[in-house]
Amino acid sequence: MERNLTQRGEERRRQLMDFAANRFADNGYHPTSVAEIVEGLGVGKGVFYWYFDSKEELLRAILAAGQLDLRRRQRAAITGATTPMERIERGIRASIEWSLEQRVFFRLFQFAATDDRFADGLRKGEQIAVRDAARHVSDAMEAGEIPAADPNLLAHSMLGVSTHLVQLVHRGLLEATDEVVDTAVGFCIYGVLGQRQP
Amino acid sequence: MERNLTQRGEERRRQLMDFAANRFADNGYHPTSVAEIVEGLGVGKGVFYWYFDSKEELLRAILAAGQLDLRRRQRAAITGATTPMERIERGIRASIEWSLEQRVFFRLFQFAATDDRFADGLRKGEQIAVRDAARHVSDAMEAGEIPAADPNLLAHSMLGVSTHLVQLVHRGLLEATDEVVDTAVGFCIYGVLGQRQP
DNA sequence: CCCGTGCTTGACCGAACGGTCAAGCACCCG
DNA sequence: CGGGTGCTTGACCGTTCGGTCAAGCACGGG
Repeated sequence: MERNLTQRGEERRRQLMDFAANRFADNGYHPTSVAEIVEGLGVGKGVFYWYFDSKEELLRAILAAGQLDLRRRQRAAITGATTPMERIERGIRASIEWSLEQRVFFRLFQFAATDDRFADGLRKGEQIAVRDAARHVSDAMEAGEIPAADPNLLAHSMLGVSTHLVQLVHRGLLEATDEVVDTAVGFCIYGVLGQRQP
Repeated sequence: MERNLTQRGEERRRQLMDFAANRFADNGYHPTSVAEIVEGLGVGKGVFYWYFDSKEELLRAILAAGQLDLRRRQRAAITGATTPMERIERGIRASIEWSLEQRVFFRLFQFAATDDRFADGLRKGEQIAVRDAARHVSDAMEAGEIPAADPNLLAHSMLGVSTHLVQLVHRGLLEATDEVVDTAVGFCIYGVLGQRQP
């Protein structure tokens, strides 16, 4: 779908993505129909297919936008940190905070990870972030700050903790307090530190 | 759906759940139709609705069966352990091993967690397991083995690590080696141990 | 003021969906 | 061997789905 969009067109495209993202997150991707989306915006069905080839492509575009935003936040959080461990901690904090704020994106990521049609697209972005974190873990190991282990595995472990706790918050089983974030960060830090004293 | 099933009936019901679980896990719940399920078994459509009220109820039954099996495994793993920390470690190991073996159930759990129609059903089982783990964490705190923190949060953190790593294995990004399991367990143990020396 | 490109309309399509049901078959018990 | 309960068939139903398209409107540049 290569289209020359005017400002008005860009706006419409954004509206569609925005509305659809919310419906997908709340009601599910499959149960939400294209008809429902265009009715929600009060436009004809043709509008949808002017901007997107298919419902599937729409979700892909939404996911890509979310990943871009998350990535930006992570980069911003890390700049300025001097030690590997500081970069790790800031990265975790940034991911958690973003996920807490961006409930819609977070839920869509969760769903997309369960569907092979979308999981591949997520993989790329996730792996970039994880490799980044793994590099900092690796740096910390070389600096002798933490014991040797598979950096990739540790990075994924940290991601697992963060993701799961954020999920609980969004499910309403946990309040998004500082304690939650601090516990998650602490768990991760001590998890990678292993038997070594901080 | 209260039916008096003969042995043959029970067998048929099991076949339906088995086949459907595999299709749901591989192709997704929504994209898999009832027609596809009955055709896969070579039976008429009425058979399906003899055993289940709806497609939704079928998935619920599958999820319940999975949870029951997981729960059994966890209980079996913990019996015999003497200290709280031992119970925690054995519980984690059992969960990971079961999840690695029961790929189909695991994927269905992952999907169900993203869909409000099924998430509530999962919650109950998950919370039982987590509360159990949290109790052991709490016991360890009272015994002075680990520093004080919210046991529930720590239990969920451990669950997050395990779940995420298992997911990677099932996605084919990781091999299910002992190293993976050991790293996960180690990460969790040191995560709850915190600043204290083991 | 007009023309072309961008945008919008909404009726329409075939396919597929979840679910129903009247009818018939299988099998066991008496 | 007859009858009743459990099981099976598959055509059928109304609905909704994702997607198409001919036609018309909006609006900025020339």
